[in-house]
Amino acid sequence: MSPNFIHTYVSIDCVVFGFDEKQLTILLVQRNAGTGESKALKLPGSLIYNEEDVDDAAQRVLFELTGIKKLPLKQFKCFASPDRASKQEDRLWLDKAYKPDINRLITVVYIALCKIDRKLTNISRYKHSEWRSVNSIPHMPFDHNLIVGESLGEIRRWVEYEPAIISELLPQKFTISQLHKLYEAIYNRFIDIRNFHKKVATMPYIVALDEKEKGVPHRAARLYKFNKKEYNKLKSNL
Amino acid sequence: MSPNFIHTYVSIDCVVFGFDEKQLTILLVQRNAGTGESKALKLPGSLIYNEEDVDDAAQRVLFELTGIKKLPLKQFKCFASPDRASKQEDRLWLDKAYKPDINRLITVVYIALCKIDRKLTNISRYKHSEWRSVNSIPHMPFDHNLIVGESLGEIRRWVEYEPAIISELLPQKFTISQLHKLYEAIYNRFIDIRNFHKKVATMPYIVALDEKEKGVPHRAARLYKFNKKEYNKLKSNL
DNA sequence: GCAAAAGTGTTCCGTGTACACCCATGC
DNA sequence: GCATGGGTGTACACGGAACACTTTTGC
Repeated sequence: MSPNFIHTYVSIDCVVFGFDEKQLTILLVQRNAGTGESKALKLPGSLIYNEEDVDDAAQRVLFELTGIKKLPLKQFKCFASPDRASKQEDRLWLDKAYKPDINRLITVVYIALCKIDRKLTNISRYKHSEWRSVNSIPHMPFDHNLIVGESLGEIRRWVEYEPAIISELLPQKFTISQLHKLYEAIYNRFIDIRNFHKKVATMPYIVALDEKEKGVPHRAARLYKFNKKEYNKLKSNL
Repeated sequence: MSPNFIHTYVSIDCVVFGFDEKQLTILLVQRNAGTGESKALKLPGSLIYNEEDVDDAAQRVLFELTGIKKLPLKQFKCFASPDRASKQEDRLWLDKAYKPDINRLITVVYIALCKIDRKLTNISRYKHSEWRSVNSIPHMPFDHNLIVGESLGEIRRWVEYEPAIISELLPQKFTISQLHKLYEAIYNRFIDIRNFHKKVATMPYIVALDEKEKGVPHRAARLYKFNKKEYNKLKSNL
């Protein structure tokens, strides 16, 4: 057998999307190598364990990060450029965080969705996590900026063939206005509100409630909820 | 550092699609562990090298298999279930083909396209390769049957957001009828031929030639070709 | 009464779909 | 002349896109 076959660690990284009623956001964590000299934000991630599937590793990372057992998530892509972990600062961090024999790192990226208003109970080794608007992502280690860029295209494709997932970014009860802004944020373009109302009216799985929002300094909007049964019924008819 | 992090080999596997004028086909190879007692067909693949990106590994495998330097290809998904290589027969084969310390295998699957009439010059260690209709895929080792099943959905999505790639499965000059049958094979449903003609007429990148097919025992069909420039022009207008 | 956001209809166009017959050619 | 596949047109339904004003409520 050729000795040249790679024998390596494999990690997963998660791009956790949220929505702050104006913009798409991503949950980033602070690198912590014990000493704390590096405050750079990065994508949450981890090496995977011996007996662990990559999907399970992603769920584990998300649980450690948020305290939520099952977030909706989807494998996106494997990033494996030989030099993705070759920057000096990144190697130093790997040495400290893990051990000094990691010469290369292959990562499988997951896209996950999380309602931004959920109370996150950080169970993990992360000192700090924060939501950042996709328009103000800082410079990050490894190829994490590249990954985030490609993920924005991927979440759009995801919504297209599985529109239901969009409800994972909204509260249980939401207004048309919130849904509208979320669509605009994901597609990154203006959507006419009248046409949008009509479109929502044709979706049997978005159901109006006999309830209005409260405490707003203007006319209160009607609340809606997502109906999973109706959605599945519709989907199975295709 | 936890000793429990996986430290493993990583492979790539390729689902190479072709089209035999009737059905979608996939190029499979024969397992060869030297002794040749196992004749099972499988997806072509390889462990990846130390300094090799996964994309490059896929191109390498395809070159070794077909003699073609650059086939159109696309990363599909990483398969990493802890027991995907745990069947007795698969472990035995791994032992022989590589070495006996592989306890688990993570693979990154690529989808590639290849005109089925290209002369393939098998440069590699594969004894034998053959095109199999997607409707008669044999039982294969590891999770290769699962992978093929999921790939059929993926090639459909690929065609949807990058229609140009469909021409990679046809000869340079092709008839509407061939294109029609290919669409029917990929979407696995009947497509009305008159509507299809109209649709093709609206695609500026499918251009009619002043040429007809020859040697057919019936009215000869007009030939068409794919125009990459027109396609790119159209795409950049979005 | 005014600021702020909610909610509502019509018209037009392009695309998808259903559907059936004549044409050219080789044998 | 007949078998085989090639090539063509119309009518309808539907969904997307453009476009502006009235309503409700809190302050």
